[in-house]
Amino acid sequence: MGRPPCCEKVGVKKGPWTPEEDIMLVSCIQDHGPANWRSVPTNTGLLRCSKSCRLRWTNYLRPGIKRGNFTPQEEKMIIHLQALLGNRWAAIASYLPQRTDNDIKNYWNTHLKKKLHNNHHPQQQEEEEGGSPSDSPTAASSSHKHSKGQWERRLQTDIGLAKQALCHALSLHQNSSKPFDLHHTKQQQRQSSPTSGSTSNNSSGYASSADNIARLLRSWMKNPDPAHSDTTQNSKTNNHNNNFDSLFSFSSPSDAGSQSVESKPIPIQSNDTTPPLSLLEKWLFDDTSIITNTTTAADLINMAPIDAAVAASGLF
DNA sequence: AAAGTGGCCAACCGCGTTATT
DNA sequence: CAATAACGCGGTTGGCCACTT
Repeated sequence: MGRPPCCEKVGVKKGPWTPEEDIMLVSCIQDHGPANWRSVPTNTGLLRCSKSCRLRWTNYLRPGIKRGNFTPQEEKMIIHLQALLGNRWAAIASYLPQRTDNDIKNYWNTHLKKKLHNNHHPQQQEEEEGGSPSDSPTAASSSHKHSKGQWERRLQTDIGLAKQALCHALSLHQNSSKPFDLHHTKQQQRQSSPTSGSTSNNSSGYASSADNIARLLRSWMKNPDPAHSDTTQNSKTNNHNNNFDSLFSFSSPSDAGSQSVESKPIPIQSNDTTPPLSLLEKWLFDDTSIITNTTTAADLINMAPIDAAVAASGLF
């Protein structure tokens, strides 16, 4: 009955990924695409469960991921969207295609919460800390929580995501066909952040996953000793600069936007096209636009995905 | 210079939903 | 239709690193 197990539970490795494992995973995904995670451990020989592989890919290795410092615009978007959607990080991440939900979640927990603490009075601070995730809205959403149930809010956003997916599907007629993946859909919506490509100067040194992998490969080729191969360490300390830039067709950081897995169906963004500000973005970037009533919030929820889709359609 | 402390983030865990047999 | 596992998401944690004392 049912499906066969994805992987043996015994002998599964946990903990930080090594560059070798990253390379094996990327190589596998290049060959088979980011689908059917169940088969990934088998195909790669990795002693990781499929779940771990998927997580590693979506949060770290996937092309188009921007790492490092968040821009003020991104901050504002996160703050506004969190107020609107609650801790639905995946939904929030859909508006920041270059950021992973995990990244946004971490940034919220480590930076933005504190920032808001400093700006809010004590009552709100307590609410933010004490409330459960899904019903811990900030002032904006709490103001209309009685008139608009959480389930309804969620439904509305899910409908929005469905619309985005539809938009993506329709856009495939004009694009090369790709296996559908929500993250890819997200990427294609608005792949031209004003700051994309510029974050390579940041402290983390990660502008994109192509860059990530190139760095991993460089450091690994220089020092294949597993004892030195902890990814976390490398990601923060390695700045080697030899000529091992493009194994697996990954290009150098400078052209990461045009990049990456050449032969495989991984959507690539164009870094030099900047879509016009959507209505949503205008609202998000406008500090003075606070949701004051149910109608406004509902309108925004209804408008946003369509608006985002319209903005996204300009990219295809 | 060493020890202590807190911040940050990658990865894991658990749960709800979806897909497959 | 039921059982089971995969998938996806949000919450939590462990460990590294930087800063402070």
